[in-house]
Amino acid sequence: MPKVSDEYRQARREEILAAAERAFAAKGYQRTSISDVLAESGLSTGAVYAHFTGKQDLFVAVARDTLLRRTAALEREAAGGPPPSPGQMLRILLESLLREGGDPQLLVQLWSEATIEPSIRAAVNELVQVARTAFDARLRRWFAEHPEHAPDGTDVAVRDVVPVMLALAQGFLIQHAILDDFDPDAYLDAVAAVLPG
Amino acid sequence: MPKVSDEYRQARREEILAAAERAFAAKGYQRTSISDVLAESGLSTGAVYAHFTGKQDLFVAVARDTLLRRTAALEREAAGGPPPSPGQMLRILLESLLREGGDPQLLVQLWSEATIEPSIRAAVNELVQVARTAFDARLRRWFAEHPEHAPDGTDVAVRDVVPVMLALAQGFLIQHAILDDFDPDAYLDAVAAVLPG
DNA sequence: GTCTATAGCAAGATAGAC
DNA sequence: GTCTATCTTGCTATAGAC
Repeated sequence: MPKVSDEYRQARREEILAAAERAFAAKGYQRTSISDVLAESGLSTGAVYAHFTGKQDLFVAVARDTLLRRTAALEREAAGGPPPSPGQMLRILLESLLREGGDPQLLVQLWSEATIEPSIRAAVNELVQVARTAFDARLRRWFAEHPEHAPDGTDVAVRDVVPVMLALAQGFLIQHAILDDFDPDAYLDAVAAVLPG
Repeated sequence: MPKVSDEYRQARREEILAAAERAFAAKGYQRTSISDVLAESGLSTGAVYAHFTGKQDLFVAVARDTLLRRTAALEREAAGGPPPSPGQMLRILLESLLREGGDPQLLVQLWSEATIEPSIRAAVNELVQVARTAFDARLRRWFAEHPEHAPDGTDVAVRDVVPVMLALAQGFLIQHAILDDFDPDAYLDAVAAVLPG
């Protein structure tokens, strides 16, 4: 028997998440204090701690939210028409991440936290699984239409190309976040040149 | 006019760095306190602060040390004989990083810090530049011997493949550090299959 | 150069009123 | 559920003796 309506709870929760995302994006997870999130949201400790168990919980929720939204968008975006090639898929994903997704820096910071904190590691593993599944279906269709790129069968081809695509996405985000002379378009072109298709 | 010999200073400096590397590898940079480094080294605050300006300085020094040692090892390892293909170079680099280099987790954490802290970002940019130069010479030789993989000339081929190799190295380290089901050998095989050669 | 002791601060989280 | 006030803890960095 909830004291307030679930709709209200949910709305407040997302209000806090949006503020937290802005705060984390501005200063990075580690150096963002709870106070920063409070200032950004206009709320108080009581309000936040009623919805989240702490700062870490907040971070995982922000990351999950962002990535699930991105994955869903990818699925919509490539719903009709012929399946995109691996290189095209990466371009679609990364360009939409930059355009609408959260700050790429936050993902890099998420991976870093995942190396340390088991609960964040578990969440990242779960999210990677979701992304893989989204890729999988489309890649399978593409390789079926281009068997010349899958000499050992689509199963093997998909299994091999997924980690590489994941790495190329991760590398893009890191280089974009860190390197002074990074050129996104040149990177995507180079990637399209090495990937099949 | 140094009060003590430069040899002594240098030795003590490296002693502290080694302890710091162990401490950072054990708990991660952010949650390692100066006290942890002190405990690991058996020294005191005074000793450490006489050689480093603070925790961040220590971290950059550890990272620089490790990466420069790795790059130098790569140059030695591939000194004689024919230039390795891009896929082989990555395999040599990553296997030696795992075997002798510091914890892969530390590199992921370094990238994360670089997204936030300008001085660390500058250091990472500098280190990437060193790694690029090391790759560059060897790639140039390899493409010269395999012009069929460089239709637009070696300059273009090298410029395109370097960011991709960097990304594949970064992706390897992240996935190795985070994913429960990561398979290093399968990854390296898949990478060799997509890269030229 | 190195030690011990401690200053001084910031942050995450809680308690109790409303 | 939310607010204000505060508790508690842990940390980096410095001061001063040797």
